[in-house]
Amino acid sequence: MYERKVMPNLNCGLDLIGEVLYGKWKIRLLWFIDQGHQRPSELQRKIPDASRRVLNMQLNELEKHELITRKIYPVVPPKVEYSLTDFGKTVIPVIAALGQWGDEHEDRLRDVILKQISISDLDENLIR
Amino acid sequence: MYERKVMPNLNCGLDLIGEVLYGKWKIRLLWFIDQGHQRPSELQRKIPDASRRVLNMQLNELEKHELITRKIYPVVPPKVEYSLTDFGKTVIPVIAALGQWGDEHEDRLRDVILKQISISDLDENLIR
DNA sequence: TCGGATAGGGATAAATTTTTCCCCTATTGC
DNA sequence: GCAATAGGGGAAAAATTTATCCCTATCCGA
Repeated sequence: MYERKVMPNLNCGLDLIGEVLYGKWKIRLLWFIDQGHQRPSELQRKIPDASRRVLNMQLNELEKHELITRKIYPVVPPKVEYSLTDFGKTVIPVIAALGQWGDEHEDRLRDVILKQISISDLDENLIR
Repeated sequence: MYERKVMPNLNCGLDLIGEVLYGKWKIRLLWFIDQGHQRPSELQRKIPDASRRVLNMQLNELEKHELITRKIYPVVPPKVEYSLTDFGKTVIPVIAALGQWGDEHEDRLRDVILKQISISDLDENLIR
């Protein structure tokens, strides 16, 4: 595993929530688990752009941070189900607020994001 | 400048807000600007752990994404002031929600984060 | 006149995160 | 035996983000 070389800041609430939610797919994982998509394979189908590997790694971290728990059923083929802990559930409204802001400003956001990408970088692989 | 090699997802609100808020210091920059710390040097003092360079880069991106504006005063030594746009102001409540959750669960968060760091990585430079 | 404050950018290095590739477990069905 | 299913992890490569270092310019104060 990769070893951190610098200690993170843990001063304020923003630092702290950053440590547990910062990760490309973590918020979506929590969201989908809350929506009832609890099995790894289901989550992978829901988030097809993430590699299987990262999803596992980020699920592990979420579990270590006590936002989710993993339940393993001793059956074959193996079955695993993730659930939010009570602690994890408390963060869902915050995620909902993020998503809602994004939805409310969807058009404008898409616009400024695409504009910024195409200005700085004219790679034809990206545009279209 | 670095050129993106993969196109970001812009499907849902969470993707969109992620594109503009994802960046180690962006949220704090918005927060402090909202608090009235508008000059670059002030922001750098407020966020001493970030290098000057990244702060500038992230401020540029926030500006391109129309969350902040930059006003340059033609004086010497140079004076610059950032302000939130009306659009930028709409995201402050969301950031407040993040910070509030972090504050409410401060002790527990610090605990699980430190636990996770010291388990995976026993580098003496980090512990203490 | 040198040092510091103010603002910011280029080049390059280092750190960190995510992806890719490949391998392993065990059972069921063909 | 072989493929498919379901869940995971190691190693190395690629992508991305942050940090370091150095330079530009002006004016003020010691």
